[in-house]
Amino acid sequence: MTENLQQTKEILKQNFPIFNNESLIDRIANHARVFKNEKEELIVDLGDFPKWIPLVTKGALKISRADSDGGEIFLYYLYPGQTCAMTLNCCMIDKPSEIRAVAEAGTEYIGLPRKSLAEWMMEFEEWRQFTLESYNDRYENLLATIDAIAFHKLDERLLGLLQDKSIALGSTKVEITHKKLAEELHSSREVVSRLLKQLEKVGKVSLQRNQIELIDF
DNA sequence: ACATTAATTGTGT
DNA sequence: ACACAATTAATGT
Repeated sequence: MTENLQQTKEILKQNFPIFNNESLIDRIANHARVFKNEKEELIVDLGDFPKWIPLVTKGALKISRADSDGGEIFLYYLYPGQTCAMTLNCCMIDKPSEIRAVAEAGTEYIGLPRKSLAEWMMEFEEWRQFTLESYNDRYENLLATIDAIAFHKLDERLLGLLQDKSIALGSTKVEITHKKLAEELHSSREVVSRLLKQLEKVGKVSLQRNQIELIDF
């Protein structure tokens, strides 16, 4: 048990250097629960009241949202050292989740109990800083997305999405169809196929059936 | 091994 | 966006 606790602290220090405060790390480690996901797993669904705030330590969480026609729209990935701003928000003001979080295979995260957050917020400058930075990251990301949509930079969005997926899967080879990519970007399959062709021409990707390989990035 | 079908990708309009 | 062709994978016989 004690060695588990030590281990948790080590993982925390490695992935969240911002928590540079022994008593905060102690408190987190003492209340945390470590989650490991062997395969793809649903962590939070729409409408859930999340009990745990995830601090990602390995792999990636895929955050998405339902759109008006029941489709699913990808929002962003969370990588080690990050947490879910949306879930934080839900927990603070006690409302159901508007997003869905799915863990990629092999993802690990430390779950923090919902009720501790308000306390820590008051008590630890480091924690306050961390949550505010999380919100800020998301906000910047949102602005960048709006920019890309407003200026019709679909090619950039496509490449960005592929790079995201590549990082999340820890491989330069992404197994996905053009159709699925088009759905995530809310575009049509033909447009995505043609853009991919262009990206292949300029040597950014290599195309196989059901698989896209990212080159030199 | 071969034929049949289904799914994915490519192209022209 | 739509229609259709071409290619490749999956399945049955």
